[in-house]
Parts: sequence; structure tokens; C-alpha cells
Amino acid sequence: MRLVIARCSVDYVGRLTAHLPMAPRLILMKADGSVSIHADDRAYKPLNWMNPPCAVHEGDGVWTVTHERSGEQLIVTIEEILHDFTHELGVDPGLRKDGVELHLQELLAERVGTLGAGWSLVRREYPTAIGPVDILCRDAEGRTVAVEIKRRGEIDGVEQLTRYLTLLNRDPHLAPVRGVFAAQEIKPQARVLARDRGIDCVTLDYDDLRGIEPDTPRLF
Amino acid sequence: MRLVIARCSVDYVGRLTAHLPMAPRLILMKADGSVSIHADDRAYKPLNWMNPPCAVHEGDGVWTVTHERSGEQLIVTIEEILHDFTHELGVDPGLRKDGVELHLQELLAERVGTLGAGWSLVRREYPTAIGPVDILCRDAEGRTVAVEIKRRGEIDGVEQLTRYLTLLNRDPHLAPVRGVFAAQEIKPQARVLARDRGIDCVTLDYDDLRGIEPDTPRLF
DNA sequence: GTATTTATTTCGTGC
DNA sequence: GCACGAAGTAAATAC
Repeated sequence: MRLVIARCSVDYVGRLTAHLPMAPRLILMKADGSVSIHADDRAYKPLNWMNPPCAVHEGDGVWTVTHERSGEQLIVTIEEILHDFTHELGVDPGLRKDGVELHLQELLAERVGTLGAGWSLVRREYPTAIGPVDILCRDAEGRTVAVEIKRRGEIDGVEQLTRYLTLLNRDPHLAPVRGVFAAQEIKPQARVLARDRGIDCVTLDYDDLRGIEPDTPRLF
Repeated sequence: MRLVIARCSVDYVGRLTAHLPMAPRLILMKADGSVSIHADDRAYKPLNWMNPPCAVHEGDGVWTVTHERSGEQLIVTIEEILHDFTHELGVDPGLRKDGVELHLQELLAERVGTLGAGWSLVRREYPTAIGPVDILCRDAEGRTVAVEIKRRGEIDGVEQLTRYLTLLNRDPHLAPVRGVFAAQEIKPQARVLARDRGIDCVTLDYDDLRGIEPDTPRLF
């Protein structure tokens, strides 16, 4: 990893064209070949960058970064270098995550009883021609229910569930199928659309779910 | 901007929980208050980060970054500092972009004749209750056409156009309204859905569009 | 490889 | 401030 602080201007020509006037910035060059140009704001997002695989050619005050496959270019014109430091970090052991959509799905699949008393799981990732339904289950009266899970419930999720319901309701073994839209947070417009389509909305709490005993507790 | 290279482990607790084992990394602290933890790969994306506004508390080998509103936390445990450099960059003049969806829309609005001979523009960003239609125009026979423009045409774009068409077709002054889905690239599933709904698909070429004379050339 | 879905999406824009 | 759509989206995953 090489860290350069320099007064520079930058031109990008690729999927779009973009220009940065001369100013002091951080140029971050990683061991994977990537180059990114940072200002002192905009959180972690660089002003401009080039993804690997790319090649850097350091000319006389002009660094040219070329993406090997697409031909995109980042042209960095250096006026003055203020700091230049290189350090090898080695390979990172990587990040362990917990609490994303997949986990919500797993948790809820084991606890469909939280959606309604006496509900039972048919299966998780129930396959259809247009993709898998997150959870298919049956209510206490044995009627089929399709559940779509999102971390944040927006209008697209309701559209997606609607397509599944249309398809599932063509199957005489399943029909009539009703829908449940479950998310940690549901946007008002999504809620309105769901209501309009007869879909129930359920707000999920990740920590609560973790605290609830699974419907079929494991012995080991 | 402060650049620290250090052996550290990191724990994030917030929208999810995540853990990074001890390893050498770059800790990038910007003037806007953001903190990001970088490995020597993954292009410009940090392994972990905190967006502003947040506060950093430097304890004894433990830096705690707390997001002020949400309470999210990033806990950085420092084992060894290998480099520590601070430099003020000042405010960046910012990036000028060219060539994204807005430009496609502007270009096409001035050249609706490329969609069909004798077509004319009604207006760009035609307002409706559920949002603006990218382009509304009339074909050679005076029938209304709604055009949805995307850089990459996917299924969501077809859904969006469908909602507009449903709404527009309730207006007796406009109905019947048909749809055109225009994009630089259209995904197969989007194409199938569009066909199923009677929506025409058009592939746009940015460079071609720029080369075509506008329908109503300006005198100045 | 292509296609689909998620993301601590982030980021801008309009209300 | 919230809601919505776009992004040089990127990244993981299924097929």
C-alpha cells in the first residue's frame, strides 16, 4: 500500500468522463493494483478511482492508470508531492458479518409461529420459475402463505412478492396463496402498495427474533 | 486527514455486527469525522467504516468511534502503530461528471425522431402523482408514448414504466398511452417482461445519439 | 461464464 | 427532514 499526498488534477475517461481541478488530495495505491483519489470528506468514497486489474504508468508529473480490459483511464497530473509512504500490509484475514438478510430469513424460517399462531414452514427458498420465494408456509387453517423478507421494505419488494403470488396462485395445489411482506423497516409507499394488493406487512426485530425459541427446538 | 497504519482488530456494532481479527491495516480518518479501515485490497472499499457525524474517543489502545445519532459503534483495538501522519487538505473543489442518465434523457428528448419517424416531444420529466415520466411524446399519428430511460434496463425499470402507463391511461386526454423502454443495455428478463406487457424496447448508443442532429436544430 | 439479488449499499434531488 | 431513484454502483451467489 502506497499513500501519496499531492497537489494534483485528475481526469477520468471511461464509463463517463469526469474532471477534478488541481488541489491537494490523498492518492491511495493498493497492492491489488487499485488507485483511489480521496478528498478530506465524503466519508470513505473517493472522488475518483480505478478498480483492478489496472496498470499505473508514472511519467513526468503525469501518472496514467489504465484498466486492462476496458481501456478506461485515470490521468493524474501531479504538481507537488507532499508525502509519500509505502508499507506492505499482507493478506487480510477478512470480515465476519452477522445480521444481514440471510440471517433474518433463517431466523424467521425457524420461527414462523411468530407470524401467526399455528403456522408451519413448508420450505425456505421455495423455487419458482421466476426465482425463489423466501419462505413458503401454511397458516393454522392450512392455507398457503408466501413470505418475502427484506432488511428494508421498499416498493420493489412488494412488486416482487406480487409476481410470486400471481405465479403461485396458478398452482391448484397451493392456491389460494396470500402474501406477507416482512422487513426490519417498511417504507410508507411500500405499505400502501402492499395494502392495495391485499398483502400483510410485518415488522421484524432482529434481536427479538434471536431471543425467541425456534418452533422445533433441536435436541443437540 | 490522518493516516495511521497499525496492527488492529475491529468490531462494528450497528446495523449489523461484524468483526475483524488482528492484522495490519490502514486507518483513514478524514476531516469530516469519518473513519475507515482499509486492507491492501478490495479496491476503494474499506473493510469497515463509520460515516459522519461521529466522535472518536482514543482510549488506552482502544479507539471507540460512535455515530452521534444512531449509536452505532466501531471499536478499534490497536496493538502496534506502524505509521501515523496527519495533513490538512482543505476543501476540495469537487468533481465534474458527464455522460450519465440525465444526459441520455436530454439527448433523446431532443431527438425523439430516432424512436420513430414523425415523433414529437410533449415534455421531458412529465409530472405524475407517482413521479415524473422521463419523456412523454406523440407518434406520427398523434398517439401518446411514455418513454422510460435507463443506463441499464432491468426488471425494475419495466415495473416503473408499467406503473406510469397504468396511471397515464386513466387520463382521457392522453389514453391510449403506450410505452417505450430505452436503455444502453437491456437485460433479457426485462426484455421478456416488457414484451409481455406490450412495451417496446429500444437500445440506445450514447455516442450515436450525440452524433445525430437534434429534431429542432437551434439557430444559435 | 451470465444473470440475479443484496448492500452497514452510498449519493443526489425533490418535496 | 423523509422518500425516491441512480450509481463509473460493487459484491456475492445461483445457474
